[in-house]
Amino acid sequence: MPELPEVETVRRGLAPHLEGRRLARVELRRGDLRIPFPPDFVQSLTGCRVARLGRRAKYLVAELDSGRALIMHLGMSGRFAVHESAAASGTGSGAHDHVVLETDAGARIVYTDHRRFGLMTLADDAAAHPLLRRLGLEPLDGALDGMTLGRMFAGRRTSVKAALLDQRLIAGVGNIYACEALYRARLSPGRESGTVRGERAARLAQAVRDVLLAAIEAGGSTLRDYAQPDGGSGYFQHAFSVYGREGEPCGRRGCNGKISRIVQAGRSTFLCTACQR
DNA sequence: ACGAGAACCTGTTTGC
DNA sequence: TGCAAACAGGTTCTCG
Repeated sequence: MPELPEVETVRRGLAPHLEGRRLARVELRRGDLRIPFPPDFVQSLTGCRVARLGRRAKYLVAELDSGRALIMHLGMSGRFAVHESAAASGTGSGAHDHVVLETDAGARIVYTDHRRFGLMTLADDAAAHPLLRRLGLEPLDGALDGMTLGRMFAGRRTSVKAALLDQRLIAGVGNIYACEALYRARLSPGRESGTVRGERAARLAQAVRDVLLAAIEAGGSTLRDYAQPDGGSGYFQHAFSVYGREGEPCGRRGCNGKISRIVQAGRSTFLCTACQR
């Protein structure tokens, strides 16, 4: 669920409660996320000060004063909730609460993930960790332009939708924003990615950046599980052009098409077949 | 080498 | 009404 804009929104919500704070208490309520927690998880984390909360693609990375880093991924259904007063939140813990972090300022940060596709682990060098090492270009750091995208996609036979979802190329785009970016760029999701170069590549690079920035601006998209750490909703879902809008008319000026849904690589793709080529 | 599909897990919605 | 199937924002492994 959480794609780059949602993870960035979570990062912004958590940062004021974590950066500069010490983790006074760390509780593992259950140990079965996608990959096992390291055996020293609680011990290594307890007492550490969080120097900075960063993000790499869809991963959150908390840099610790111990020199290590806490790597977190929300999977499909992971979410954080912040309770400003640890005492006030009391016992009300749910069946899918996995981790509780209490800071020296008294904030209680609870990680909940009912599908358990998320993960948390520790690394001595986050960038070199196997989970992050092979990630591709960070789409909003200024390096994503048409030339770069064209070079990455060159020679690939797979669909441009699949290429956008390939985290080794551009990191952070998921199913929703891939659909939305392709619509904005007027490119058919099924088009062979190797044919996206020149003007088409420029449009797609721009569309990816635009849609991610707009979504961050809106606090992400709230569909099912996702919520901001303060419990609020994102509202970019109201700005979707195609995602989840099967059967509705295409909103592009001068286009009389209708939004359809197809399945690519087992995932839903929404598009207007009339104006996406 | 590369791409499609299944698997991982639970909850909710849809359809018969 | 009830039950089963389909579907959900991600990643990784297997198989062809």
